[in-house]
Amino acid sequence: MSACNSCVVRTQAMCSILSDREREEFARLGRQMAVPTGQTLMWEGADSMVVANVVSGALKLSTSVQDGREQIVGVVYPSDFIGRPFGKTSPHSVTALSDARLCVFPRGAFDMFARSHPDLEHRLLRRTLDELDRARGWMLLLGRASAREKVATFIRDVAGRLAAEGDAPLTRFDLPLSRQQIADILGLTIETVCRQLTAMKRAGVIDLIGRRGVAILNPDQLEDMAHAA
Amino acid sequence: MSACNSCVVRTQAMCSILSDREREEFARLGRQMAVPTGQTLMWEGADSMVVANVVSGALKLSTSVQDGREQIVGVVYPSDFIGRPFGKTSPHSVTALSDARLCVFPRGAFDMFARSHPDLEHRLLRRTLDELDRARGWMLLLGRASAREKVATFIRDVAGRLAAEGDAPLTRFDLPLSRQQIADILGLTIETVCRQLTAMKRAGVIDLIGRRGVAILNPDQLEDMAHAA
DNA sequence: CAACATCATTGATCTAACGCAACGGACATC
DNA sequence: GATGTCCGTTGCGTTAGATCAATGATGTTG
Repeated sequence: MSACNSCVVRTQAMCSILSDREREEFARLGRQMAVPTGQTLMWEGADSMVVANVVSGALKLSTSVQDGREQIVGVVYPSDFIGRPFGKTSPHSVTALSDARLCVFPRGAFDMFARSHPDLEHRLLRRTLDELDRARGWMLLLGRASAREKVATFIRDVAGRLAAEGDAPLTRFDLPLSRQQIADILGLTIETVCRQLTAMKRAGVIDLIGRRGVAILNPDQLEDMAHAA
Repeated sequence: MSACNSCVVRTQAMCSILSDREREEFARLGRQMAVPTGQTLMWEGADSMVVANVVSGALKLSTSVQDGREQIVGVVYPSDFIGRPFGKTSPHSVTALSDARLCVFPRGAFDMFARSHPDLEHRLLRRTLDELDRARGWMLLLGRASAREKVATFIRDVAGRLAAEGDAPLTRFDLPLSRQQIADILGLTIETVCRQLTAMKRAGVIDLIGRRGVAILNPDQLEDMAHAA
């Protein structure tokens, strides 16, 4: 396997302060890895051997209960990190939602490199703080929102996230997730997700095109639905 | 107001690597502040002017929807930080659950000090990563657990958290929260929390002593309840 | 200690979401 | 283009938890 150059490109935002020499050193630590859709590369509770940087694709972080109920606790996109720096065990499973490419670092080496590069750690800290805010916002949704609010919020958020950085939310796009996965994110059943989506379609707020396609017909009404039942 | 010495004691774990001179400098940045039970010192969406370190007491982090529904997204204890370093606005409200003492830093000064002390930032990063893991564990509870599981898990966790570091969970203790606050943490109504508690009492798993007191009579059964309906 | 306020408990009803089952369309394989 | 599989959709009965309302404790104030 070759040193992880595309990761360094991806991670550029992370280490733009590093010197060329250091960046090269960082790149040599990592190894490219392809992860096909559906493959799980970390299990909850397992020792976390690696830290990885997402180069392309999307992956879900999830935890589950014995009987199969699953909750997706996060979704990571290119340039995000997965794994648990400085930690013993990884508290959730990581599974590819689409074919993904990663840049994988042995955890020990990554930890040491980070420790000796304060700027890298600073950027990691900022990202982690952002991620924590996002997780807590999500908790409001899980704990207190109706099914309608959950689904509306989800559609709105995806529209925003799929748009180019700083752009207006998309009005027509493909959902990156299956109905079941949406249900696992929102803490609902697949049937409830379906019913809410078709109800929103009947109300003229959105249109559903095929399995994955969504068009937002009335953004204001969608916004309303995201806030009140 | 005097420089924040007790904060430096509290924060010792955070900056044990700092020199005496630096520690003194850090202490001078902060100011002691008493926060009585129920007082809110940050509102969601408001500009985050300060970062603070909890010296004593407990505070809740919460977000809410227009109509009054509230979700507690975190509880902070002594030595934890509140506020949003490096951020513009604070995404949730912070309210004292009990009389609390804080050490408050102007955000700008704190950010600068942190930036120039990598060890401090490293420790902040580790804490934030821990907090993120905790938040995500909580999400599983909110999204996929039954009322019974939620309440049982809550009791078990409090018993663990109130025990001295590294000690066995307590079997008899006072809940630090009212029924309503427990409901806001678990995404339930106050009535449901009550009913689950009395059901657990009738089942001989716990005993309820007065408003706040709890005795765990059968830890194994409690553990079972925390996992399956 | 009486009066009040607050918090906790319990009962009775209602409803949003669940669970099950049937059906239908999309896509892959031969 | 027939066959099978997977995924999404819809209908219908059930249920966990919400909601409404009344009653009981506990603690506080004058």
